Amino acid sequence: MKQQTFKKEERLRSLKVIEQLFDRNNAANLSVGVYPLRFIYQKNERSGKKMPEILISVSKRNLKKAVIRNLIKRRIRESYRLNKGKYDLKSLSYLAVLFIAKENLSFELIQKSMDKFLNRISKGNSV
RNA sequence: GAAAUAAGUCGUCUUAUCGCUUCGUUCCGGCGAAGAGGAAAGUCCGAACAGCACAGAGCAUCAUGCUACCUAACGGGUAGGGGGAAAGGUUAAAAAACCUUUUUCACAGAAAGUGCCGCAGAAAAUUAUACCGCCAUUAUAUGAUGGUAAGGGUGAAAAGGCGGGGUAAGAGCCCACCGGGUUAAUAGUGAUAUUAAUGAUUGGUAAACCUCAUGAGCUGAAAAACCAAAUAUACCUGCUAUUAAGAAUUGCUCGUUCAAUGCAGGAGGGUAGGUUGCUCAAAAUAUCGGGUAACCGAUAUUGUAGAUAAAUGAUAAGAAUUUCGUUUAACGGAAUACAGAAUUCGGCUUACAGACUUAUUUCUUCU
RNA sequence: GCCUUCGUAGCUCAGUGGUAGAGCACUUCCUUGGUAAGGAAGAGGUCGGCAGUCCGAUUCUGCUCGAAGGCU
Repeated sequence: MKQQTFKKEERLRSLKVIEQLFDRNNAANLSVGVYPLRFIYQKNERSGKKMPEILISVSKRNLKKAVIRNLIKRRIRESYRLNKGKYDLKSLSYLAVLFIAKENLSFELIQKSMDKFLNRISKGNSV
């Protein structure tokens, strides 16, 4: 329960890293789709930082209204904040979370998807 | 009491747990305070503010367009004038006229000039070129020549309308009334209205070009300033100390300025973080006063988001409103609109579940 | 945040005030033993939507919906 914070240090803000993360030719980028979310991440060793940096994106193409986009971004962030404390995320350095669905979805669905992904990552790390 | 229309106001609330942003405080563990809208939207107008330019002048371009007022300003608003439409009333045989109410109008100029007006029609615009018709003459029984725009027909629109005189038949050819034009007087700040005189009286279109009047320098906070880091007045090519050519002068021209630490191009390198701008402002609320109103003035109180890939959220419980079912006052289910600040204001436009207030009209019930 | 352009037949596009067109595709017929090509005929449009100007709007004006692109 100590790790339920989400401050500025955990947000991905560097343009260079973002460009690197969305480069399709880069072999270090791994991608997993768990509806309604898609995760793009890197497993590099990180030095000095305690937690991974995360980026959340909701496309304007799929969801026209700003109110709904904001709501979904907040729900994704909330689901990450509540679930990250359960698992060991030492291997994860950068993570981009994309919203794929074309309609508004409830918090429950997003949370399930996030939980599944984090579970898989932490297991991969232990093996 | 219900419905419709118009105008205006509001537009879910409370508690708990875990979080986010800013500010304050701190014994650095924390603690406290504040935290989306009426449209924050569209980006359609107008400003503030900032940078660049600025001796100045002209042209072009764009916008606005009845009058007065409000306003920092406006293409916004208020009031008035005029035109159109609808309803009712009065006069009247009818056409129509007048009055009242409601509603609506991007409402300067077509007598400065140019263009356009398909099809139909004789003719679509410098006193018109005659299809049918009417009249005259002539030959003859239907043609020819001439006159005629009153009637028919065509069309969205036919050279003011209507009645009388007049005439071979007709025509503002002449006259009365009406409409419109011009001039004058009176009323009004003005748009305009009323009255009088005057002359036969020139289709529509300017959301076609255009004319007139008024206004606008250009670019927008990703503007701009400072700090840190990095550094380059590196290098190459061209242009020039005189004329020419060139460059700048932010649409063009004149004019003005420029001589190397300059201008233009090439190739290449670095940074891409922070602070200010940034939220106290043409501020909001209340009361009183002025004004038909938009709005203005005085007094008091309040101190009201400031993020930067971008905070204002998630979960649980309860309440409120609407609706559906069971069934008659409780239970259960569902729903609670439009929509998210990005420098800040004033408007306009568009979206909006539901609730409330006021006014008008209609219907019903009671007195 | 700011700016620009485009919505016309199933698809790609013309048309810029006066009866909405072309190519490909589609349907029917001819041709062939059969198919393709070729020939003949035909169907298919609220000109994105709502208002206004005009006698008349795809065209002009305003609002609105959607799509694409640019500035950085």
